[in-house]
Amino acid sequence: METSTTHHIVESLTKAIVDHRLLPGSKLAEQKLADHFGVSRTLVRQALFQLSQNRLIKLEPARGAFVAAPSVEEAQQVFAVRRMLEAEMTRAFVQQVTPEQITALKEHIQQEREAVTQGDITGRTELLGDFHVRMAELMHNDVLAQVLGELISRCALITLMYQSRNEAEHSTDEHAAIVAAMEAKNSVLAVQLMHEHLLHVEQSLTFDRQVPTHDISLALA
Amino acid sequence: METSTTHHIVESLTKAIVDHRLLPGSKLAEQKLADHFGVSRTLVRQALFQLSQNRLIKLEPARGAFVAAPSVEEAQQVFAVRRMLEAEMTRAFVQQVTPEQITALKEHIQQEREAVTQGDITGRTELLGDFHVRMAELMHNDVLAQVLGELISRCALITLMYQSRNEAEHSTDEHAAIVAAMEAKNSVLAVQLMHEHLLHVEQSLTFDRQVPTHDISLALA
DNA sequence: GTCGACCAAAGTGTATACAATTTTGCATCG
DNA sequence: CGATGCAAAATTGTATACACTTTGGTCGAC
Repeated sequence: METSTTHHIVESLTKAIVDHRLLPGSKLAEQKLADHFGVSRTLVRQALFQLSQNRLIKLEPARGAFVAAPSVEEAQQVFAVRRMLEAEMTRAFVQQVTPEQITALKEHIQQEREAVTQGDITGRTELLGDFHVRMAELMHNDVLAQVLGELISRCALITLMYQSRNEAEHSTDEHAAIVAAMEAKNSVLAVQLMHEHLLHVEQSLTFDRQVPTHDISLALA
Repeated sequence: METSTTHHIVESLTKAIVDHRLLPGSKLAEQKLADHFGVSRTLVRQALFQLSQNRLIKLEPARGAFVAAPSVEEAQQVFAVRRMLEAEMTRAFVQQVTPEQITALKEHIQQEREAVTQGDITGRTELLGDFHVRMAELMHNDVLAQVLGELISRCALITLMYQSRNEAEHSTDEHAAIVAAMEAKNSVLAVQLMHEHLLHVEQSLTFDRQVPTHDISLALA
């Protein structure tokens, strides 16, 4: 089971949604997607189901698939969870930190800077999120990495929608500060910086820019 | 999309796996399941895919679906994540605790005790896990509740495999102690108790009883 | 007697056909 | 003119058919 064709469809749709080529609320008709990818509806349905598990789309019984529009409340809940989880992750990280791990994180931050300066919006968003996942991986806790990855991708939509270049640069600087604190084995400071960092990212989201929606009841409220 | 028939199949298989009527490594052939449930392979495949996302089964390309055998390492990683997450959750809980929440948790613990005394093994395992999810729900953080639920169900297999009645009673007592500390708004104590509680549960798992496996490479290691 | 190639059986992967439901357009009625 | 009901079109839900891969075994060569 589990082929690479469906995976390709998932990747393709994910990118389209995250790049805002597909707006929240848009309908994803099975036959149209099947025609586009040159496959049968069977594989499209598998892909849609997978995307629904990732919360990128919403499946309504007998009505079809629609690009998800995560609410601000949901994003706030996700960030509350991330603060809980990552504060403790940072603490645990310092306890077992090695020079190699610090080097790896510094290299990652360098990549972030490049993406920011080059104006690569989707790239930078991905990298900014991956920094946190990278920490989990360096701790050799795959489960943690996966849970974090899901949390982050879960609001990729909102993050992308709201994050400006300034905020991106700010995030990178904060990442660097966290790594510096961890390198100095100052776990209290590192935890505090991580906590504040996540608060800042959330803050930047709740400055409500208008989000285009196809949800009628929401649009007229 | 998303029917209730597949949901029924998922529930049925989940129960069978969790009740150990299906042992880890067992093959789940699509046609046999289809015949048993009186549906086509289409619905069975949907259900199997969903179960694979829940980590209850493992899908091997072109080979089929097999009941998962989560490794002890994976269980340990899950518990490491839970300790991180739930320590902070407990702290946050105390900060906004209400009498109603305490009452709700106490009622839940009462249910746990009943299941334990009645020897309802699957029921008690479910309730012991739900205690933690209930806390998240009472905080009105659905995302947290869901993430926790996934973490807990992820190792439902192992937990069930290893948890004895004594350990179950112990868990219930610890739940009660945690609630008492939270009721007293002693967040430091509550966090500490929660942390130790999760360590105890993990400890009880790593006292390796022999787990029957169909995985050859593991069996011969 | 053992190893390897080949064939048959079984099972998964994908496509297509059919059934059920929802949506849409139109006609009819108030 | 707007509301209601009905029927056709479109779309999703389920079953079946067919292709491809894996598996297990037999036969023959060495």
